[in-house]
Amino acid sequence: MAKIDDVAKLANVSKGTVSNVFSQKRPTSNEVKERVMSVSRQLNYVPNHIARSLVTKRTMAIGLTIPHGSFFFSAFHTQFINGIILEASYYGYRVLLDMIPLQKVQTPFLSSYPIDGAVVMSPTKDDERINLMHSEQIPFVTVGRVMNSNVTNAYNVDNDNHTIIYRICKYLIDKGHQNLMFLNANELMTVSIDRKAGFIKAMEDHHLVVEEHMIHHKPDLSSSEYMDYGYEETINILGKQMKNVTAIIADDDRTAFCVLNAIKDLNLRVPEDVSIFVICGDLSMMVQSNPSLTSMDLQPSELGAQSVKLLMNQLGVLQGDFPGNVIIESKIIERNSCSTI
Amino acid sequence: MAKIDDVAKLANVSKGTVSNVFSQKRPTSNEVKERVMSVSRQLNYVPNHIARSLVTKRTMAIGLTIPHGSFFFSAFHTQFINGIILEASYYGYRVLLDMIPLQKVQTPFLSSYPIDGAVVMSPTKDDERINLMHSEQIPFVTVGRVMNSNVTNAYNVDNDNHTIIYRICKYLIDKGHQNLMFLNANELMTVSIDRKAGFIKAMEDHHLVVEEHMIHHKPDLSSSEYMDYGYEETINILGKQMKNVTAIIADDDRTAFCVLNAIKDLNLRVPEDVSIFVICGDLSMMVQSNPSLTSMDLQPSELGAQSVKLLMNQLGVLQGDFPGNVIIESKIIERNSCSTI
DNA sequence: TTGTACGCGTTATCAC
DNA sequence: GTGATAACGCGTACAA
Repeated sequence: MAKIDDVAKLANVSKGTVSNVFSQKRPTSNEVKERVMSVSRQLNYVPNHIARSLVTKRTMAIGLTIPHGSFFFSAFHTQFINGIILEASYYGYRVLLDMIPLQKVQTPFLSSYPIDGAVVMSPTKDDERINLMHSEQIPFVTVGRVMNSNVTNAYNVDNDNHTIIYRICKYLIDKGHQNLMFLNANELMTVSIDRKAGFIKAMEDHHLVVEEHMIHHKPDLSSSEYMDYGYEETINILGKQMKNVTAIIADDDRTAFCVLNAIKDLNLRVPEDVSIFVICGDLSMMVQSNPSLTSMDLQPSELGAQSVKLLMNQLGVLQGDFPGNVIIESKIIERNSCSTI
Repeated sequence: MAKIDDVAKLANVSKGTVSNVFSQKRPTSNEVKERVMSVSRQLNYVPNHIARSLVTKRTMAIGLTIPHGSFFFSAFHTQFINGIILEASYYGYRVLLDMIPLQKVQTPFLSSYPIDGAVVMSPTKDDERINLMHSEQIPFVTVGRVMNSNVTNAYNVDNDNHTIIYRICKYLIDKGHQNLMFLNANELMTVSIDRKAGFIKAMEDHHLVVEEHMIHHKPDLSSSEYMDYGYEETINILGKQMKNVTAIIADDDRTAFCVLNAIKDLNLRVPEDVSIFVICGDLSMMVQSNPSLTSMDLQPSELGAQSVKLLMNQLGVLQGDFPGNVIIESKIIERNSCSTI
């Protein structure tokens, strides 16, 4: 591999000049520029990323911290990641997939982290990954609200989860539904905490009693029930005639499909017998479903893009005065899975 | 940030000794080891990853080369990536998401590649990304067959696509279907080339004529029709009564859902009127579908894991004599979407 | 505008 | 088993 010295020698210039030609941090004459580039091509030279990082103290990579374990991306995550990559590459940054255990952080790091910053997905209450980022002084942005006692002023991008679930409930209640079942996200996630609160508030405001069968939480990623979440719950609750649930709010597309399947097995129809509302559904998939599913567009791609913007701002790559908390708009997209009673 | 010199000085040892304690490449006395670790904790020292890379010439990261553009992960990709990450982390490697344009490679790189090797997804015929890897001397493994004239002896992991489609056709033909429609992957992908050949061979062996309406190719990722692939095709072909298609082979789960939707709009039933067979479906999703879909298990997770193993072998991390081409087993999983005529 | 000496933090290679 | 020193390849002051 050709080094900068080789190019400098052959092009009859100094190392510094070659460096300037590539980094473009200082102007160089066109003549010299041409000569250097020509020699570089000839020698197959490209600046060494590692050596450059050593002195610039930038790796030009950000970490995408995803839940550890046999993780599963729903369509929501997919589009979210898409947004991250596109935005990061816009600033010349690469994305490093990073799996830090969610529960207990491993023993001390063997070496420093080769990233300039990180986007932390699905934060939990007292998330140890966030504590880690904090103590390691790694700039980070979370997607979802931070609930770590010792970490304050963390940058984050989020939907307004409290309002989201409130609006969904209102939407259904306005259609005459009084007995809702909410298939919430995993209990540890901060989003699920906010959504639960929003659900309860909506019930109270409409003078409805929150019963035990109304709120469920997605099992742990490692659980065998994870993939089926929504099926058993639907069978159990709707199977018992005394619990007259008429509408189900599903956390994501996978959950929604499981619910659909359970409803079919119970010989019920959507939306005639039961209505379904999906929160984080892949929009195109919702249309292809049968019936098409009414859902809340959370703009996952935008969520990803904005989180990168905030991170770039912290890294000094993107100038400007940015707010610490960005709320991404969401809106209800009506399709054919919710009926009026 | 504490440096190795600081630790060495405070622990009354040399830089080299501190290095040895951390890298464990040479034995050190327990007494010294304790002292060094104690001081390191005190100073909050961790070895600098970049500086280490500069001399070891290893970044401990591999690239995952995914198609560029507004890409979309199907469930297949998701599980594939899962396999990659899990296996890579086993060897202490991280995964860098890498989006190199599929069609035309950008102008010369601004700097060298900060990865030790790469896994290239979805290779196309004369894939420029592969030419790039080849010319840049980056060790790589493709997932799918390589069809680049100048690149020979490339390591790759794959399913036996020719046989896969042959077996699917035979399975359907044995059930009495004579008029199949095959919704193939994108025309550029080498997998689609192999599968097309397998389809034609199966038809010939069973003395069936391959008609134009039988083989379709997924539109480009950038196309607006990408997300709907399967819908229009089904409407068009099954809508015309003269084309008496009785079974459809769908490339992936998304395509299958679009087909299901079209069939519903045509007031036909699965599997009574039309049978559906899915190739790369997320297994758990196939079960939740209605009806559950008969599919081919391609073991995407295993595909990912094996590709990393092959890469690690090239990198010298994993010892042993590995074959250049690994074929991952696949098997038909019967569910309720294919009927006997 | 261009050339030079030095620093970045670590590992490898010798001596001891 | 441990200590000193030379790379590793590039960026950046500072001098010319």
